[in-house]
Amino acid sequence: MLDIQLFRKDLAAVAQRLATRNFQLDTARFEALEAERKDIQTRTQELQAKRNALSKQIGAAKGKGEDVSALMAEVGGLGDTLKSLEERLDGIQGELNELLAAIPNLPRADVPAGADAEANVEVRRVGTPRQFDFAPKDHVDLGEGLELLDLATAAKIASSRFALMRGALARLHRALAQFMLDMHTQEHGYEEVYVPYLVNADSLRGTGQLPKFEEDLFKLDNGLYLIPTAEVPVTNIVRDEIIPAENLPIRLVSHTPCFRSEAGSYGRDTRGMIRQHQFDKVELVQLVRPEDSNAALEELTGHAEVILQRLGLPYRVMLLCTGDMGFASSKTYDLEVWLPAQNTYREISSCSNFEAFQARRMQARFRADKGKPELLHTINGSGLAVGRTLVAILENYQNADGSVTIPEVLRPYMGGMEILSTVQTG
RNA sequence: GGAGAGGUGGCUGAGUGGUCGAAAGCGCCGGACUCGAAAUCCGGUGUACGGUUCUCCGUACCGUGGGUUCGAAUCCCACCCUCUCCGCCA
Repeated sequence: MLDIQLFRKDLAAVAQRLATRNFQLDTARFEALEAERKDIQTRTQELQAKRNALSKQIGAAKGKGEDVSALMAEVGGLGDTLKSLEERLDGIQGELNELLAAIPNLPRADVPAGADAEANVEVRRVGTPRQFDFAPKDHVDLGEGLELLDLATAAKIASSRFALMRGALARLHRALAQFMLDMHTQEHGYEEVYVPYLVNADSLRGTGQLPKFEEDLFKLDNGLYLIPTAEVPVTNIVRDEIIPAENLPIRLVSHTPCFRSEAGSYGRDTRGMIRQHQFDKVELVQLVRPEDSNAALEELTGHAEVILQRLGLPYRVMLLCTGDMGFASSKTYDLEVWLPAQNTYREISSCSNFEAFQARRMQARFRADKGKPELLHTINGSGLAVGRTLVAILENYQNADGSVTIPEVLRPYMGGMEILSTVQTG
């Protein structure tokens, strides 16, 4: 949510900045609502003040045993007017909030303008894609060839877009998550947190998934939702809290499953594990002072990159343009890993600075000694998406015979295993 | 799932219809005392919104949402949460 003062101060400028991210602000509607709000709020408060004063007089008069019928008559007429005014005020403020809650964040000044992913800017490229002297297979052929990946059975158990992994592949998946957690907790200074995988609507509203993106979520019949990312439960830890400034920054990491309905993406990435209803992710979250958030985004992105570097996976860093950023973000870097079978880079992490956008929705604040509470800034990023990292390892580390070499750094987590092959025992 | 108790300011905790945004204590801030500190004493110390403007004024907020009333922290209804005991269970 953006600060409403921004809209009051310079509506045209805000609308213009929002337009760069393909959002058309209905300025006429805002102005009308705001004018009505001001008028009704003023009148309501005046009447309330009058009623309060008269009621106090009644109390005082009764205490002295005086006759209060005149006062009662005077205040009696206020009731209905006041009630209808209060209802209208509630209605208008509700409308304003709804309008505000559906407006995306403003892009930072250093975000390139552009309508879609075509305008994203490559910031750097790390590692060189391996040259194969055979035709590289994709992760489905590799996993199924090794009899360690079974998408058909997953579809039988649940539906399409779920995976079943067995033996050494299931272990490799677990090893990846462990490796990532160990890196972030031991080398990057994050505290590991274990969080609920179901969250309420207030939490989703806080991080920006609601009210606009309900169709992407799985909702349970008790009103809770499956988390689409650990960002939701982890960031909401500070919802409605005032953090002492000396406790900032707070760096948290959590490994969770993520659930996405993938509504509206039926034709995309239908093959394999790239786009699933359920996938694991290690998520990095930072809660920082406003003046630190820009540097924190760079730092956090670097922490995610280290995972790719240690795994020896080629990748590039993309700075998303205004039109391609997520709803709540003011600046986003995507990390894209090289997938040989697709002969392209694919998103494996998204790191964003939300500035005060989520904090304002969550009322997540900090207090510098003696000062007023102030909204903090939130940053998060995948460090990394585990399923897609597994895909990248299978494809980048495959051998001509269909086996897959296990990256060095993961071997300690695999009981020393060096290769996934059909002759290997899981 | 059953029975009971309870949700009040940073914390503890009083308050069962009328100057209650809320006693008291603790904590914190400022001052006095002191060479300094402790103790003691005095004063201050919530959040948001609106108006006015750097000074105030108003409104709302005592788990949440409704209701009764001229007036609700206080009465009524619904819901949420916490605690204790029992049952069940990883």
